[in-house]
Amino acid sequence: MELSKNFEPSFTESKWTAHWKAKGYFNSLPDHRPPFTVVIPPPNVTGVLHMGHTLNETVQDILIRRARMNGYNACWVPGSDHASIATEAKVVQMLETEKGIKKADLSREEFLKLAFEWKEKYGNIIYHQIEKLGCSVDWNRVNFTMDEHYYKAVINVFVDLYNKGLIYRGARMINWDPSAKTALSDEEVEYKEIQGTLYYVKYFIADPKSEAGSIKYEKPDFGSQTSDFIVIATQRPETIMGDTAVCVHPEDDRYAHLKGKKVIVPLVNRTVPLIFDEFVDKEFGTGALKITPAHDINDYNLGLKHHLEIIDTLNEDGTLSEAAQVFVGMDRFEARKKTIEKLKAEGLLIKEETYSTRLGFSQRTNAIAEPRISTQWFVKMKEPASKALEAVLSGKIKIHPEERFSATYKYWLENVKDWCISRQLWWGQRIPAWYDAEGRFVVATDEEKAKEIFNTQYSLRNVQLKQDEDVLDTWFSSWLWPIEVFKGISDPGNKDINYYYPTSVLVTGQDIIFFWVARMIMAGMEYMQQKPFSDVYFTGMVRDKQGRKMSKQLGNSPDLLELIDRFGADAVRFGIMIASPAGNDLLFDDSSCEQGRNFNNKIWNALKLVKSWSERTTSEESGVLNDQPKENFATAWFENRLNEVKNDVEKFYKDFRLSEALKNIYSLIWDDFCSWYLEWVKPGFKQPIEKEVYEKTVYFFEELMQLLHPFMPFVTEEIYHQLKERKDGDDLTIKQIPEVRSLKPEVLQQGKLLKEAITLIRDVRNKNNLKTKDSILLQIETKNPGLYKLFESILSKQVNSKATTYTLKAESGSFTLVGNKVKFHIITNSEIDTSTQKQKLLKDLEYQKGFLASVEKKLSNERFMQNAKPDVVESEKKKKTDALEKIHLLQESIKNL
RNA sequence: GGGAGUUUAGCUCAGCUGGUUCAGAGCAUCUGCCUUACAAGCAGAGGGUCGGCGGUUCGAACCCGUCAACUCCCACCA
Repeated sequence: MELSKNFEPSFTESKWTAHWKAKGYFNSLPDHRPPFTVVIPPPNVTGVLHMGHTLNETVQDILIRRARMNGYNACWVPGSDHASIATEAKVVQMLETEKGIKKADLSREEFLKLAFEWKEKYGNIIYHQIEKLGCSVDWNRVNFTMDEHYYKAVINVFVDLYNKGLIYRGARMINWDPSAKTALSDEEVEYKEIQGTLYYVKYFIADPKSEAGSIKYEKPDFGSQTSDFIVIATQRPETIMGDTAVCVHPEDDRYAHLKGKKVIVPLVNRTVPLIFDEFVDKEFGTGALKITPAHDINDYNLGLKHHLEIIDTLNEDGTLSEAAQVFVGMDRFEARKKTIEKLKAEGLLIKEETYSTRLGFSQRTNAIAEPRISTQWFVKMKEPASKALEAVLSGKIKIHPEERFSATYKYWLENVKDWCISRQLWWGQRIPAWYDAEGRFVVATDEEKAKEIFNTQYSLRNVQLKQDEDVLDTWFSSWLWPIEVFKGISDPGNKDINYYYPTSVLVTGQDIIFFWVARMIMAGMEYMQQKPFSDVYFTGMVRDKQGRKMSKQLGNSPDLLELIDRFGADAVRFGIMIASPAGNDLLFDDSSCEQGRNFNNKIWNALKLVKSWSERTTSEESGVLNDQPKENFATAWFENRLNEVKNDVEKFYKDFRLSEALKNIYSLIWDDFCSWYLEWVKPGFKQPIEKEVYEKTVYFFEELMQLLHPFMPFVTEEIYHQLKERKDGDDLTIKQIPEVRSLKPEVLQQGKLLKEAITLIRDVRNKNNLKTKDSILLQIETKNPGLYKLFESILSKQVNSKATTYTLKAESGSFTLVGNKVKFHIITNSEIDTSTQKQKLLKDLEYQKGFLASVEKKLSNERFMQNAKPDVVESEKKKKTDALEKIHLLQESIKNL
């Protein structure tokens, strides 16, 4: 069959995807081989793959495929995350826009039914994309974090941790969305710079005589005020009614005289203490800060520290509560206006000042987030954190690149706060806590068990119970991912978990090091008494070529399927890998995919060339090529080059330097194989090729494809099959990589010399505008007949010379190129302009002399000789002799010009 | 405010234990080629005080200090 002009990816891709699938190559079951396990960081079930995913999945696929070809039982588990908040928000939005249904009008069950329908409809998009990208995942092992067994596992873990005393229920300040009336996770709050106003308000100092009694707001203390006052600056005057202290810096001289005094909160005339804390910035505002523990996170923390009362003056919907005493029921922003008016009227507002500040907005509703105290569920983190820290610090888990993220990891774990795991949502694992009418609760896996516990604890039979309305944080399910995808929690000690756990490597973005990575390590240590993975490889963030984050809003995130359509999956994989140093952000640009496509095409054309030889191989007996050396230099050289690169690539894999590995393979194929080797062995027009050389060439091609396969699986598999008829089941994707043979450095050395010679000869031809038809006589001068034979056939072809002779003496008028142990003389009919050549050689000579001088300087330096390591001195000595040799050769070349 | 990272050619980045074959690659640019696999190609060329300054060293892109610019993470100053 005639091969197409260029490589056509789309047909090839679907063909091999189907073939690999039919053969079940990527399905894994425990066996005698060592496992190599990767669990995919589960993408959001209703999402689509963006370039960040593309990078992560490609990296994982490369590692998995390489392991599979290296004798491991490779298992890559795919799956998706229910992503409670993100998905629920999407579903809510979809229901409103598409069906006109509001969440508030639905029961929990109705909503969940619709959400699952949505998941069924859109949940497969992401799997389709993973497959299009060529990811060799085991589709028999798909996991979803709300699968039945998974759900059960999450609930079991919750109950278990509760029983161990690691989960508790308590009040904490969280970000509240007054518009959606739900708690927000910190990730859902976006901070924006806005222009705000700072109001300066007078707080009078209370007369000590009247300060008796409590400061409880139920009994406002209208104690007399002194004429002395303190001015505070606030941007939220409407929270004044919730003030329970005023705070200044302990070393602030301006307020030192007020130690032990109390102040009177305006509008409500409550007497509150003046406290001292280093938290306050003396320079900001007036250096005096009003403390509203119910409505500001810092104030809350200060409140805890100084045992202040908490007065919540806001309702769920952002209106003022009864506790505010004034403006009750009024919206918070309306109340702010009124407060300012009233303060003005009472002469308490001293000045207003505009300034810029950062405010938190709800991602979902764009409402200004309200810090609010509410009752939530928490996991105690101190103990799990120390185990997780130890796993990394002791080196049981290695983080790549290097230990760069160890510092942040360490810092976070050492300063870890308890983990708020409850969310006021429906989409997710519902918290298994059961309440009776009196608000007493127990934690149990199901209602039956909860009743039993009520029975034994409170001697209550058949008590009416109500389950907690909240669901668990998404991360509370995904932290079990490496365990529960093998059912390690729902079915402990099963064959899979024993075989596959701990997994080999986790590939993920550095942005979720705390949310996910650290917590998986905690869960692993807690439930498997073992790390969940041996290596963590952090990929950087994918940005556009202007360095901007890729986002939907900017529209600068390319559509993966469209990219694949345009360039082919291999090219996209190439494009994203070629410019992605581990851990650093990468600026993604289509042009690198283009480079990948060109690479595909280059390989394809090399195939066309090699295949065109298949019909004209000559056996040795035919005698046509009998005068050629038995040991073909080109094949010997390439074999060595191949093995050299294979060694390098192996090292790069070990260090997770995948883009380096790819670059080396790219250059090996493009430069060494196509530009040099194939040209060397290429037979003349319509000439036959020695059978042995042809077979070696096919073999090299195969090995190259094997080396490249993990990066570009489709084109390589296709070439592998195009090169030769293969038996059923002989597929590249499962072919084992052979051992690297030992290297012969002298062959590589000679190849280098040969390349140098060819380059210079080409140079001469170009500079002299010698056309192909111009004849060039090449003489090779060497005392080594073997060396002559090695070079003769290749060089004669390269320079297209009429004749070559084996001579020991240069003819006059020739251009001479001097190599190590060999000289090349070029003779043409026409005059050769050697000036540029001479310049080049002179420049080289100068360089070599300078180099020699520096080496000699080093060698004559006593301190260098004393301090430098012996092998460094040795190498310097060798450099000296080499340089001397080179200078000698150069001088000889120049002399002849 | 705390922490981390980055700074090398026009652009994106390599450069692993300091040692002039280490100042590199790819892309882009320019020049010449439709040479019998490939113009998505081939053969060449130009382009950099390795962010600034100071130090250590026989020797610094590499180590130390300092300054500057940019990026990210954490905290979220009323």
